[in-house]
Amino acid sequence: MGRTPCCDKKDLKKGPWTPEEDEILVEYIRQNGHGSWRSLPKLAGLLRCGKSCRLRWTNYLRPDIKRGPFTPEEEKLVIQLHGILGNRWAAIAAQLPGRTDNEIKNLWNTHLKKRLLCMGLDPQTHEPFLTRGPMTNSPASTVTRHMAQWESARLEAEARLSRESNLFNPLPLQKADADHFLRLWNSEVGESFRKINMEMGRSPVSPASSCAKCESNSAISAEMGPSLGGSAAVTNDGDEDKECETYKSYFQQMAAGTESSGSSALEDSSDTALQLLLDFPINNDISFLGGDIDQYASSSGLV
DNA sequence: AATTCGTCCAACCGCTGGACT
DNA sequence: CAGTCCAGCGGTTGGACGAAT
Repeated sequence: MGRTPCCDKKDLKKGPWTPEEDEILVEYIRQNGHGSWRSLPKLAGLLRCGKSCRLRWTNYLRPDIKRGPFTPEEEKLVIQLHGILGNRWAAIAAQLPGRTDNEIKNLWNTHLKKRLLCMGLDPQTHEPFLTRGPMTNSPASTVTRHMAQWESARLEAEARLSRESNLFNPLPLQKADADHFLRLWNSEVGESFRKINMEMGRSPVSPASSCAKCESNSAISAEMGPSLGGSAAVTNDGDEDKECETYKSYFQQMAAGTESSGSSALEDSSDTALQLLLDFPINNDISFLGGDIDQYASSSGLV
């Protein structure tokens, strides 16, 4: 398209920001707001491009930024949201007040991705490597995954609309465990999961029942919640290898323990992906459905 | 003590899509 | 409608730092 560069790169400073530059930027925005990022550096007297200023502000200087390590709850939420939204860091960050997309992206790339790998889960699809069967990468599972993405987007929009119109009546708080994903399961996409299973000659799976392998994985994912929740070995600065070993051994235990459950071997990884999400203890973490969680939660009866 | 290696994270780069002309 | 501008986004990089050798 032949665009001009965002700024004249000559004579512009790059690299780490100095405290003086930070101060100038903060002071300028405090007094004038950021206005046009493109013109800001000139107006503020900074030898930076507007993009650099914006990034510095949004990722570091903004007063509402939450500093410090991620809490286990935040990590858990990031994993859950990533399972639904994929690498849409900004969308994920929108659900974690005070956290930036950059921060979450870094957290994912340095900790959480590794954690899923250790558990035998593909960090991109959240599907287990270990249950790879004939369905893996099949058009059916790809289509289903895309459908799930579409469906989650649709639900998101639906939730937002319902919030705005406030049409629903609040439901009792006891429905806290009424997992949001059950709605997904009960919608067209859940239907497609079941249909595909039937077409593949497998017995249909329900959120509450699955094969030995799926059970082991879902048990892990279910356990992962509490583990991430601060017990045992999982800490932000903990030994990653130890962490990895913990998951591995847990996985082995669970795999051994569920062998006797004896249900037919179902090797559909797409079901397992859903299972992972279904089994994940969500608690009140449905905030990804929009900004005002309380309103949505009460209106949809999820809290 | 010096060097190497791995991890973390701030910052940059390039692309995309909406707004504007 | 096409061209341009701009903010925002996700991927990637590179320097700082600590641990291991």
